Amino acid sequence: MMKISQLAAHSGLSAHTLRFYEKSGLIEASQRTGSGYRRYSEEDIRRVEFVKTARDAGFSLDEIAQLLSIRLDRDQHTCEDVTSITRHKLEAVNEKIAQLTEIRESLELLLESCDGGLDSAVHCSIIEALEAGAAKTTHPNEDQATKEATL
Amino acid sequence: MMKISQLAAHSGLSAHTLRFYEKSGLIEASQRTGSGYRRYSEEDIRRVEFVKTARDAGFSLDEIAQLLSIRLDRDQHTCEDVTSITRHKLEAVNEKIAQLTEIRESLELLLESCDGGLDSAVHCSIIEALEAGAAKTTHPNEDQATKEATL
DNA sequence: ATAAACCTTAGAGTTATATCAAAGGTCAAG
DNA sequence: CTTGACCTTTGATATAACTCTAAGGTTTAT
Ligand SMILES: [Zn+2]
Ligand SMILES: [Zn+2]
Ligand SMILES: [Zn+2]
Ligand SMILES: [Zn+2]
Repeated sequence: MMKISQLAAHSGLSAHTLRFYEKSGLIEASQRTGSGYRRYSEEDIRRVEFVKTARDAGFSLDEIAQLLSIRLDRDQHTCEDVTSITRHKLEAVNEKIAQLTEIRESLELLLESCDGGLDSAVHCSIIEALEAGAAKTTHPNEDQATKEATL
Repeated sequence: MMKISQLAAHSGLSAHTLRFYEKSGLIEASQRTGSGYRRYSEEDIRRVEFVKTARDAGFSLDEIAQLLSIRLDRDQHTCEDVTSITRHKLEAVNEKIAQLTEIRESLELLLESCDGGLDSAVHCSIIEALEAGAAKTTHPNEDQATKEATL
């Protein structure tokens, strides 16, 4: 039976976070000492580890709650239930990556246009591009650049 | 001289958001009518467009504030000031993408292990992997899998 | 003149995931 | 017994970028 700070050290989650997860309904300490200290059983610890692993895998606390309810009652759920959560998460992650990749393109494009030198920014092409509303466009003349590169 | 709702329609930012940006110090309406309505000048509008473009390019409001102060006082700043902000942003975006890519790997790995069928989740390999603390590892035996694939 | 549409402000609420503070009770070592 | 480490709870704070509400004043069109 671990105390909260032992479980914190063991699990890599802070005692604060463990209490927060408890308040969120994800975990619990199945026993308390007479004075109210949390005591975590082996099963409690396994559950905390499950939560930690799922969090590291990228699931939100909400999604972890769903996974936990499946875990607690496996024969009332199907593998489809599990993959559904996982697939939706994967889709969301892919969408986020796609957005960030567009942003990366914008930023690279801006950086390509400015030498970053120590002269005054009076004619800085990045500032100018942002004024021209041109940051979101795809690489200008990427075809032409390719042509030029192959010349 | 535009009113706020006209500028909202023109800029693609809501009137709420325009007021919020004003409170945040990013923009302003250089005039008000006698009754207090905001009136945006051409210069005000250009500034709003700058903010919108920078936001679309992925800059945070804090970063936009920095860019705006450079824009307002260009000859006191260098291109290096501008690229510094942009490079740091790009680094942060790349880091975020890397994190999400790891998460994507985890999720794909989990999905590869489970058929997602309609049978009971009693032996679901995703749940088992999360219990085994195995979600963060790289593809198991990716080398071996490659070997097998080439067999 | 009246109704619809538009504007104002201050301030609260949202989302997700913690993280900390205050005020106090408990436990182990010396 | 005292000191210091550890534990408890409730509730506040933080982040980013909005989003909305309440309560009321203004403009415009018919
Ligand atoms: Zn490029
Ligand atoms: Zn420049
Ligand atoms: Zn894979
Ligand atoms: Zn399964």
